[in-house]
Amino acid sequence: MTNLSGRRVQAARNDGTILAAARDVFLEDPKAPIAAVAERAGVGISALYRRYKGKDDLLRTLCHDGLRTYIAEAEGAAAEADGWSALVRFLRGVVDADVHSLTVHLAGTFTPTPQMRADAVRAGDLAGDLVARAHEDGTLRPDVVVADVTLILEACAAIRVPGRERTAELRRRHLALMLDGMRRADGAALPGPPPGAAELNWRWAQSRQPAQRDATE
Amino acid sequence: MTNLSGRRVQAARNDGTILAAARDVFLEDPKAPIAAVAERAGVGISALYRRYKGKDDLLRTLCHDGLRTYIAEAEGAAAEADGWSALVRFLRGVVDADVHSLTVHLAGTFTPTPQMRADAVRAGDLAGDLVARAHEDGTLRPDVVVADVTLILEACAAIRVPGRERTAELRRRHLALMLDGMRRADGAALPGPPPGAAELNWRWAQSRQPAQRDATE
DNA sequence: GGCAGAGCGGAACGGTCCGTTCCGGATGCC
DNA sequence: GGCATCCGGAACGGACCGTTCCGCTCTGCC
Repeated sequence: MTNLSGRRVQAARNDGTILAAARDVFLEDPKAPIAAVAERAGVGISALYRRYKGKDDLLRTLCHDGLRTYIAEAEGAAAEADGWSALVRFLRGVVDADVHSLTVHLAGTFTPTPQMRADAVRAGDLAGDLVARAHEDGTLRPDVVVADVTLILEACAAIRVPGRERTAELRRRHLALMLDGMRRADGAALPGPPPGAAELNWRWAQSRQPAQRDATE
Repeated sequence: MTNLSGRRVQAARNDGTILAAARDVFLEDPKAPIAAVAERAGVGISALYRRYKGKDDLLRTLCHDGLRTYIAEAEGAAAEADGWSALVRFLRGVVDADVHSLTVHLAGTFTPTPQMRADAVRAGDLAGDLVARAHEDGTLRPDVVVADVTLILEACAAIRVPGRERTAELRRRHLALMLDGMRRADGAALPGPPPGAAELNWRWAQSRQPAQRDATE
């Protein structure tokens, strides 16, 4: 088992390299061709097709990884003593991991597995717990709901400038602004009915029929 | 001059219809084919090519219109009595007009005219004035810079759910959260160096060489 | 040393998509 | 009726991309 040597080692290393390259490339352009991934990874296209059945498969794997990171981040944050700190740590973690932009941009480009759906539910539950605790704490303003948090993550993911590290910095900065807005407010309540779960998950509805261009309206 | 009748009237009406359809379609999917615009407008493709030299031309026109709306919004808001109200009205206006998502998503897909560049500068100046006034007021927290405001607009534009009106509602809700975070803060300063102008305008750099896929990193 | 096969690079294929052109027809105007 | 304008939509040509496939290299094994 342990005697992986020569070619085998190289192949094993490629596993990671390819996944990392795919992450980079699709984070940058969700519609990037698969050849771009191979190029970035410094391998041929065959090396890719040896590991994944097709583009769908690669995208799914990538996205599922992201979902797992999200869950891990939520579980880690839950260890925090008070609810507000936990929520803050969770948001910082997810924004830093750049997980949300992956799942959001890739949604709908492949057919999710049952396992993914289950994980998505779990992720939602964990986020719900975090928000609930922050509410009990009394620090989170009462009119903020879980879906608002999802929206915040989505908004942070939209911030992008040249340079990965700089992008991360600016996202943290933006998040800080949001967090200050989320503390118990003295002013007016948030306008409009709060977002619902269905409104945010519509991207996952199904990826079959590409014969519809009417997402909005 | 005034005797536009029959066919002429129809043609004139099509001008507006096509522009509106283009706005709808490209707001929804910046990479939509030109045929989708024609379909949405209920006209043939020729009607489109009669008015615009090509896709570039249409996109440019659309984007320039957006820029002008942005400027108008800023000028309108400047009439407000105090700096904070002006800034708030400006942001609300731009978010409601859904102008930013257009310019942001379309940036780089065509070559801007000198006039557009000039307007862009003017737009930047106006936004700068608004922020400066809000700072003088003392309501806007001191560590917020103009580019932060641009980023906020960008983040709001990223929020999208099925249904145009609902999307607008949720954006207003999100903006309200941001505004609460932007008031003079008692807590810690914003982390990281503030965003600079160059970091936000990189999309406009140039649209020539499509032979580069390295926007990030 | 030689052989089988895993792993791989990259050219080639087939198909889709889309911007643009073009032609025939309809319609108002003189 | 003839001409100019405007239009619908088929057709064209080219770009792009997912996938397959061929031939090469290197390793592990006898």
